[in-house]
Amino acid sequence: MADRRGQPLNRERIVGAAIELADAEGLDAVSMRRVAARLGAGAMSLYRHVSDKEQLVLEMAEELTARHAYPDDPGDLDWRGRIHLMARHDWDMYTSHPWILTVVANLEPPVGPHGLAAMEWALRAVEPLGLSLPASARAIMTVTHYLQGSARMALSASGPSREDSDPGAAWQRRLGGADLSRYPRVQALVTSDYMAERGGRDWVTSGLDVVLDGIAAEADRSR
Amino acid sequence: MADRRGQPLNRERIVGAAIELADAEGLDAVSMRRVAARLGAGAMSLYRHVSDKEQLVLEMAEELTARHAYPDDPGDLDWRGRIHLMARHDWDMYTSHPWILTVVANLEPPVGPHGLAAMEWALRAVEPLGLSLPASARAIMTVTHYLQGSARMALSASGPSREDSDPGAAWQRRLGGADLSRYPRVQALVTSDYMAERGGRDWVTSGLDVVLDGIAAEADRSR
DNA sequence: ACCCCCTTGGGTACGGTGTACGCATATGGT
DNA sequence: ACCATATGCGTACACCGTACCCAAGGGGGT
Repeated sequence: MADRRGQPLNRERIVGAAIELADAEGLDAVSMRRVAARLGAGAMSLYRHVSDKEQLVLEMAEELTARHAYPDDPGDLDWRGRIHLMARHDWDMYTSHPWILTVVANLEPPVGPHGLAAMEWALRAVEPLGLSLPASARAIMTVTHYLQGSARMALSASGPSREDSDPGAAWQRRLGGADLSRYPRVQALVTSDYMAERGGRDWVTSGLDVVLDGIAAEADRSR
Repeated sequence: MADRRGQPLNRERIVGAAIELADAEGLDAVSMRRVAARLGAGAMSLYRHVSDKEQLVLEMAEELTARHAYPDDPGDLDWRGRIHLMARHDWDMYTSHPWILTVVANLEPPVGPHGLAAMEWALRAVEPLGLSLPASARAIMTVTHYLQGSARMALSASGPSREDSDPGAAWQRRLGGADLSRYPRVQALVTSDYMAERGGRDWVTSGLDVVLDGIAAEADRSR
């Protein structure tokens, strides 16, 4: 087995290496061989500690939600403040590890022990609203989906710009050569400052408040 | 080239075959070879009409949004009615072609000529609210993300049940052997009827109205 | 001391993937 | 008749997940 860089293989080291790889080169770069290589090990050795590649990805998500767990004691924040706190934590996770958005999109619903803990934390946060448990869960998932969608938009906005050749080329490829003038509202939109600010935190935060206003109204109604 | 089943190869036939394949066996089953085989052609022949696999997937999404386009004349519906109409169209698309959810999750923002047309339609629908164009766009994306997230939850709820051996095995694998009793609210949630009705149309529709109430309040405020 | 088993590491190989390259054939224009 | 162009596709390469089998070492029992 020779020297084998560093400690012996174990689950945590494997998951950590996979996360580093995904952070550096994206989720597609995470292959068993490349993760193993990063540990100075052979590809098949990983299977002693992880049953599947799918399971490895699951553990990556778990580890990330653990690292970005919400504080045990949120202090004297009201429900809205706590949801904003949650949003800030999630947003930080999405922007520092964008690949997690791809993972959760194909997972859904949230999972793993730490995923459960996060759900419990959120249910606790909205408890003062007096909503039923199913309604509370729906409200939280609505917020989560809003955040994930916004993060995807914000990140894909800055994403194609990494391509050197022509930043507008990928755009045109996606548009399929459509005639923008046939859609005046969309045209006005892309020429407005919407594109610039749609990824900003203020823009996302105020949009979150729109969603929360709807939830607050639902709570008032049911009370 | 021999007989070559049916007409000569062209983009529409390729995209159509790819959609059929994805409907029948999921997005992962869509490979250049299998799509070509379905047309009685060789794998490399597809590249005469499609530049990439990525482009093929883009065209699949485009074709689907074209098939599920919103009606040109929505009649005398008010803005809320029109958004509900949009929601019904989208929901039908998600449930009849679940793979599209995976595609749009990695695309974002919506694209292609028909994607633009859909956006224009929605911007027109919310125009009576008097919101600014960026605010309107944000509202529409919020609704879209709510619907996509709900569809993902609804479909993944019925998804793992297809596995024969043990329907709860995949669940346990995802939970990672967590102790549910440590999370009383989550535990109460999964034992409630939330799991049963969370995929139902009424549940999703009333959740949509919660979001729309928030948007309506925003419009009232800015007026 | 010896043997045996069991855990961990990993090399080889199989069937799959996207696609670069080059050749064969059919078609249309002159 | 001849050539240009468009279309179909066979081969090959690099990479993927992973089934299978063997090598090396660490305890425990005798």
